Amino acid sequence: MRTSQLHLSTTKESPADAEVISHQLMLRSGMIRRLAAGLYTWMPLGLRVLRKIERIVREEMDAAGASELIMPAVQPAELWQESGRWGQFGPELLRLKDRHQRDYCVGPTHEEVITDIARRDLRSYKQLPVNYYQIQTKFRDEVRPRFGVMRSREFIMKDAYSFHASPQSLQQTFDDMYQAYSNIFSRMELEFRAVEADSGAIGGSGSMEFHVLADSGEDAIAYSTGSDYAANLEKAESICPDTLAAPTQEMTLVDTPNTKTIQALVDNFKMPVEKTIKTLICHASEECETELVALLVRGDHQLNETKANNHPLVASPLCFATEEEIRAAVGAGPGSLGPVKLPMPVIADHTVAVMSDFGAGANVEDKHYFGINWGRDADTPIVADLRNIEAGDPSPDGKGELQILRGIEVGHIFQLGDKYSQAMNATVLDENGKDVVMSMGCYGIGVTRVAAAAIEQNNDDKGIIWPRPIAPFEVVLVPINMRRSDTLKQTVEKLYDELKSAGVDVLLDDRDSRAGVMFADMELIGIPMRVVLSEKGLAKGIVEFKGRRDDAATEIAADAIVDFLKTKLA
RNA sequence: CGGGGCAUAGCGCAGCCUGGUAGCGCAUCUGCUUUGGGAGCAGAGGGUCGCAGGUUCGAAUCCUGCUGCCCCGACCA
Repeated sequence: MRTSQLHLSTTKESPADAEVISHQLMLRSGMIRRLAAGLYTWMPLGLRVLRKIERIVREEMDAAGASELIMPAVQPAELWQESGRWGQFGPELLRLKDRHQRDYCVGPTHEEVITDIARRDLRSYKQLPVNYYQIQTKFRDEVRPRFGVMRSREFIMKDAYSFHASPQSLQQTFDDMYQAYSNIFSRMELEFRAVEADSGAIGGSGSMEFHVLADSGEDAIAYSTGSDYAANLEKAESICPDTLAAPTQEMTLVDTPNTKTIQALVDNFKMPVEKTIKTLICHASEECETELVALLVRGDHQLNETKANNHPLVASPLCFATEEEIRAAVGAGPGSLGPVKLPMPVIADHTVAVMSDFGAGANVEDKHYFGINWGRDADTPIVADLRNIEAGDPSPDGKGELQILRGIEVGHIFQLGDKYSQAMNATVLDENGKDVVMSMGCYGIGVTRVAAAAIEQNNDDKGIIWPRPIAPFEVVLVPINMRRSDTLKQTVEKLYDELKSAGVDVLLDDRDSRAGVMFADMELIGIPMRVVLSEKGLAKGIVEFKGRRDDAATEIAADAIVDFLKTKLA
């Protein structure tokens, strides 16, 4: 490809509304153009990256025994009503009517369609397991699309769905997909981690997310320094090595005016923060006898909302009580709350459950109790894991301690079990001739998001630094003042042809631009390798090679450059 | 959905407070010079100032409504 054919259009300044670096660089390099909120055109340069990502995904999925198909983007409402998700999905599902006023949606995911395929096509356990995948456009009407293609409304996803006659078979395919995903992101030369994820309301026995590591990532992930344990912060289990100590203090009621926060309690009363408790009131689930329920975490800890949400006594989705609701139930407002004589169930983080001689609100305005002890002063609480882990906490597997990294979720593999196959009656005959509901797994990769994540992880002040396997081009030829030298022009054209026939993905910058312009553009769009040719250099029999991350160029004999590049690219 | 902000040339911005010829930089086009890190000079094209009302002799500017977009939060198989 030549730059003259590519319609390269780069800018020095980035649009004001681009916040994150990948979004800025994709716009500046002309990879994408915005059409409306969360809707982007992939320009020729950007599309080349997508195609390379898709190719790697395809090769590894095929190698793992999955087979490709493609399903409609628009789906009939009936299937979603059958699975129950037409009612559940909410405004994120883009719904539309056809000319006959029949309901449809634009697919945000394809469990319903694939389950329909499976129940029609699969008859016998002998046909299982089977794993279908597609690489296709999805639409989710996000509340707040942002960060360019990192979180757009329309995006390209590789989604795979497997069907099984037994849990063992599902586990096997799940493990195969884990390996395939590891291969995919390794081949893309991305620094990534597979982490345990919250499986949420769907249940299921396994859920792993694949994160590309980047400081700008939206997710926090915890990993152990002493083992291969890694989990999304939402899921990462905190353990409590301490045991409950005997009381040493009497409980006293203390006047605490203007002390509504943990920080004020620490500052005004010299109370160690480890002896304080945060009392959070939220709505209770139907299982609970009261309307509200209290969640307790230590003063210096953060409530983990996913863990709280998953607790059986807590309403899902998690909803904090308003100040009015709290005053009506307790008689005091936030800032004066505590577990002593609290008229609702108390769920304490296990760190809280082993605290002694601690301070908390007295459920009376402007008063706290100091020296509280469980059992004696307050009812022994329900104990649960409620808090976010912190760097330095022990790993839940007992090996090493936890550290926290930021990540961008680019893949998710999931054991669905029979949620959809049950609802949609997708069965096969087993070896006894009886109908059995198939088990399902699903496996997604955000193809467009991978491109953005790769940039978040690999960039510098000059622009993008593509990992070679997903770069729009592997090598760029930059001839300097080609118009002024026929020798140079002939040499460059010959080299360009040779590289093309050697299978090198090469770009020839044939614009009649100044050297600085070409250098700056090629660095911005992130081509991993650059070969500069000049009349002066050719007179000495050399060309210059520079890797995108190299500080300086190296001189290479002109007649050796093809072999040199072939070795580099091998 | 709650809070905040923005909307002027393809991009980045000024002008608005205090109403009176719509401007700057980048990009684009032409010519000359230049030519190894985003060239210089000279010239040119490009705008219903987001939309709709209102006030006024006169509105980019003041007022009202709408729309779009961005940020923070909530939300996110």
